[in-house]
Amino acid sequence: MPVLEFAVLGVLAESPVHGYQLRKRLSALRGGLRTFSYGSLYPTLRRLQARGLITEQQPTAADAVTAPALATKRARIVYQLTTEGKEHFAELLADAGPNAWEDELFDLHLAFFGQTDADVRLRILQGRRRRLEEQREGMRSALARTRDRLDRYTDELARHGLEAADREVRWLEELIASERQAAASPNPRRRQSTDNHSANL
Amino acid sequence: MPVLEFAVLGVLAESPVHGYQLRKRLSALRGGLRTFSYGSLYPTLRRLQARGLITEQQPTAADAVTAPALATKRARIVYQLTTEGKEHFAELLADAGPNAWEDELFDLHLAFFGQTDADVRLRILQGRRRRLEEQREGMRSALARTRDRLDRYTDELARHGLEAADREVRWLEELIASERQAAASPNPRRRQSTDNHSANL
DNA sequence: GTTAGCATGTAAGGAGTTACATGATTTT
DNA sequence: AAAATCATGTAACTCCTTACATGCTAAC
Repeated sequence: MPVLEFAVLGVLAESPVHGYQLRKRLSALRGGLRTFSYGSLYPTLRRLQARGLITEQQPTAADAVTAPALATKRARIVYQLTTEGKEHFAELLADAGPNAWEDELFDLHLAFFGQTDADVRLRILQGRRRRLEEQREGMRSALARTRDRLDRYTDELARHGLEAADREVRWLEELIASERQAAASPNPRRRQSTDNHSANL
Repeated sequence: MPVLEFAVLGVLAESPVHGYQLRKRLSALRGGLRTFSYGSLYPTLRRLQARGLITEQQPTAADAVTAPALATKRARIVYQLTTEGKEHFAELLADAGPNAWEDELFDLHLAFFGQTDADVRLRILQGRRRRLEEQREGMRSALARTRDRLDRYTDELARHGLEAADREVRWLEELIASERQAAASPNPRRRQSTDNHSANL
């Protein structure tokens, strides 16, 4: 449920990083503007570690050779997923439940689509579309009710919201179409399970 | 700062309502889908009352005549703004600070534009535009960087986000243009200041 | 007579932010 | 030598949700 945990696991699934670095990756994931604070990031890392989903990467002897200058730097704690962490993340990825198509989480799920099964991808896209369609209908009928439209501004807001929802639905439909096409194509996508983290994008 | 308080005051500024009714109005304000829970609504009403910004409306003798059937109903607590409440809300409306153009609050401010001064309206719209432009630039450069573009999906997300931001900027520009036009037009809008709470909507 | 909607509330908790505190490293 | 950026953390707090609890009224 917590967005941050999911996001952290997702970033670590790509490569091990330390907290400070992690924050930048996270803000990049979320469009570059919205960031998580350290006040939530570091406690989250601790929590994940306590749960055994991530571990601190011990600097190996090889590091001293490849990056000797870094040896003197302040100990940067690089975290990586444990096997359990990978399993847990895979479960989170596979969960195409209703929260997967809520605003915050949908964007994240999409960002991790490269690591997500094709069928799950499709279900999330469809769920999101349905959600948007409902929202769109609500706005449409609100605009249709000539009463209770207070002023120009509320009207404009609804109009713009409606158009934005419309556009997103169309965008989703394109994505869904290309998913279906890919499913029918010769590319035999390997199923991604716990012991198989192929990164052929 | 709390979205809910601002929203409640804004709804009550239009007409007195009771909690249950309030919740519906609030969800209508926010596009019909997102609602506030009673678990936050009722405590907020209590808090506002404790601060002297709202009061419980006592049922008058006139009510018994106009709506006698309601007399037997469970006591619905109708709240209304006090003079202090109106003043406070007017201050909130007049504050065109940075939080006024953050997502959540901007929509609300727009919904209350009918009760907002023309110059404040303009500044909020411009602030929002600037914010959107920054966000847009961030996405644009993220898309331009051929490295660190992980896969098709992150790309698509950024593309769609960029287009949405673009559209919103254009929409804002239309609103700003029509504000400027209205400012130059013959309609002499009355200034709404602290000591002047005209309620002619 | 039982489901659905109206109406009000409380207690506990979740997910994050702000503000603070510290210190190393790099750049100017 | 100062300022910016890197790097890690804690304590207190904010705003809101979930889950629970109660009871009335209308419709089926």
